[in-house]
Amino acid sequence: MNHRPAEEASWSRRFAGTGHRLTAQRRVIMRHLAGIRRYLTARELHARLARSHPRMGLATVYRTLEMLRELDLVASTPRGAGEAAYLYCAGDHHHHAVCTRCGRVDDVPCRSLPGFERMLSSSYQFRLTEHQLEFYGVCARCS
Amino acid sequence: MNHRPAEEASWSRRFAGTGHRLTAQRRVIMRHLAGIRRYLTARELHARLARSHPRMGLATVYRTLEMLRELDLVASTPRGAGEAAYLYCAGDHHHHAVCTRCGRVDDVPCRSLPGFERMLSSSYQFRLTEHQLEFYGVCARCS
DNA sequence: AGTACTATCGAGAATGATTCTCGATAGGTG
DNA sequence: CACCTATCGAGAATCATTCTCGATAGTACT
Ligand SMILES: [Zn+2]
Ligand SMILES: [Zn+2]
Ligand SMILES: [Zn+2]
Ligand SMILES: [Zn+2]
Repeated sequence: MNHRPAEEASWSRRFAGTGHRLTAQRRVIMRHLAGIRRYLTARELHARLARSHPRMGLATVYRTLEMLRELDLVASTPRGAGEAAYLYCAGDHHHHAVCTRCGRVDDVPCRSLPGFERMLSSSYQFRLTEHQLEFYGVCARCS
Repeated sequence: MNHRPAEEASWSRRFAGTGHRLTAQRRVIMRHLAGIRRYLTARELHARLARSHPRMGLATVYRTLEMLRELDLVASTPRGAGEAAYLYCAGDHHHHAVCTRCGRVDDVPCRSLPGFERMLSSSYQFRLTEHQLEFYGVCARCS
């Protein structure tokens, strides 16, 4: 669980601006997420924190994850049968390459989208505002 | 609800091959989906069919949508707070441009992905097997 | 068409994830 | 330290989805 102070300064500053309190629970959750490169469900995260923080409530984990998602500090994706998984995802716009064997996630810069954008604009008169892209495959370590 | 016989022949043939029975309920569900260019949740679909088929059970809608997803006849996407929405999506690999105003969905051919593929392969040693891409914006009619 | 064999259906119960409620707790400010 | 409230924890409530089971209806074969 590598804890990088510089990284932490970045997202902790984010809280100050929003008026939300940076409580002990929220700091613990953010640190754990920021230190792991994989999607975690609320339950998984709660279980991982159970040892070090036995009094952490599951509702708090849900509330915090939802808040972090609104602040664009984490991304969420549906996993299997209707369970959402969350990933620390701050910084500039980018996408994710998810290893289907080990679950590791690599950040991938967003390229080659202008081609789509032109096509959507010219062929469909579609004014693009957002896009969601995720890759699945096998990472270097699992090959 | 434009009903195209040629289109219907395509997916009805799909059932025969799988050993699944093409029942009245499944035909009604497929026809409705194939005739509408927007994502529908199981509940929405069930409500739309309530008038013409009052005895259609919600569980049947869920079961059928799940089956159609496995047969790659529909695509699903999570909508809002953990509710899945389904879209008729047969034919070759492509993506969707969803209008955030009216909900209309346009099919978009998959281009420009080779750039990502090369980058993933060379920079990350990531062996790409799948990808999920969806566009959001405003369609021609809504502009 | 009639019969047998099952897959499928409908209705409601059960499950599981997420959200809500509310009294207790603890940031933050002065 | 005292006050004000946002937040917390625990459990109830909600909501989507799946499961159970007796009834129904495709399908194959007379
Ligand atoms: Zn891997
Ligand atoms: Zn992008
Ligand atoms: Zn539109
Ligand atoms: Zn594609």
